[in-house]
Amino acid sequence: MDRLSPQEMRSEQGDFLSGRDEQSLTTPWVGQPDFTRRLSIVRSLNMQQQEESDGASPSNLTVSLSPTSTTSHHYLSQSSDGAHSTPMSITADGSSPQTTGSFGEITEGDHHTDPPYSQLIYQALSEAQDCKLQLQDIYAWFEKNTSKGKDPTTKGWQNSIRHNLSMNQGFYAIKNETRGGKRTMNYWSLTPEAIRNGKVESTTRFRKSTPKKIHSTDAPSRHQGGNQKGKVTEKWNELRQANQNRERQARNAAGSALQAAQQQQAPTPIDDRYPQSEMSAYQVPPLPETQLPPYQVPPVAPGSQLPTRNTLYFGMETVNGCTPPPHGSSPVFCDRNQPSSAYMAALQLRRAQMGQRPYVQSGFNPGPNNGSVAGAETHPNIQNGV
DNA sequence: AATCTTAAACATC
DNA sequence: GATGTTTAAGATT
Ligand SMILES: [Mg+2]
Repeated sequence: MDRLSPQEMRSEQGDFLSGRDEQSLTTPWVGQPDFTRRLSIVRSLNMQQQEESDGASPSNLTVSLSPTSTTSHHYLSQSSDGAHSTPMSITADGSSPQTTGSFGEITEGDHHTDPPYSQLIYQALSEAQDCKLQLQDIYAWFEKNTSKGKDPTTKGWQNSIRHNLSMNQGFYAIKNETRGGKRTMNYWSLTPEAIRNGKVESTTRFRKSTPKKIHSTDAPSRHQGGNQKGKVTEKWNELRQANQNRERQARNAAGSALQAAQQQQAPTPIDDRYPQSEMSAYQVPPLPETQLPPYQVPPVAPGSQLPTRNTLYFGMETVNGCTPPPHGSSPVFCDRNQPSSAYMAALQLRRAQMGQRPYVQSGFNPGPNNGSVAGAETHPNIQNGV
């Protein structure tokens, strides 16, 4: 039958390396809004080896931020100034047309003045220790800090939270292995990209711009809720399954160019009369990485203790080198704008050597990604910092 | 046209 | 039943 479960449909690596933002690659430091912040963070870097085996940290480095207010828990208002905005403030820039102007005050009794779910979840996770929360914690945060979570009559907002956690590329679940029959609850955290960018992207950005219509006469109408035993549902699933197989064939063929070149097996073309998967922004996968990393981030010497509050992963995945610290001064970090695939390879290798499971995002979109960024290695773009 | 919300199917535990 | 993934429709701008 060759059925693929949704789990099996997922890509192995996810999109924790994306090829966008190529322009800033040429100027990795200049113009980065968080440039000064990152420098100050590096200065007060308080690194420690992460010993947990639960894969809590995609990077093994943590850094303590300067203390922030401990009490008020409204979502942060945005200052268009930006020069000295709070590091964790939501940068609701033009990327979200639906959140216009300034938010931050909740008018009594209502309404929809809240930022989108994705941004609220981002803030909740940002404020949490180690940038990770369990689902119930996120629920509680919404109940306390948002108007969306104030409605006790429905649980639709919880559904929306789960939806955003699953579908947004900026969030990923730290999967726990079920030990001893008992299941421990998963944590949700921010991807390195979300942390480095200081925001999450749109949850639905990989959707097809135009939903595929059904032109066929024998094709059923929209799959409605309710009875699942009817022939409409059966037919719909049949057609969807067929197209999912087509998509998978296309993806596998594109994923391994060598295989595709050898076995000239023409994949069944996708029939756009029938439903396709919603998230299918598939791109041509980059070439497999062959070069060795020019620099290797050395393992951080253990010793320092974990900060108490507001710990946050520093975006060290963009750091590809470090000089030995000279006496009396800070070490020199070599940074690039994008995390290199070489770094990611080294990271995964180190995690494997330490018995940690690889950092993997759940969800199959947006298609195959070998964890490499085209062009990232051609120009090392190494700059010295601090 | 893109973003966001909401409902719901469906799977797994 | 809670959690997680995914599709889909409707609303907003
Ligand atoms: Mg996710």
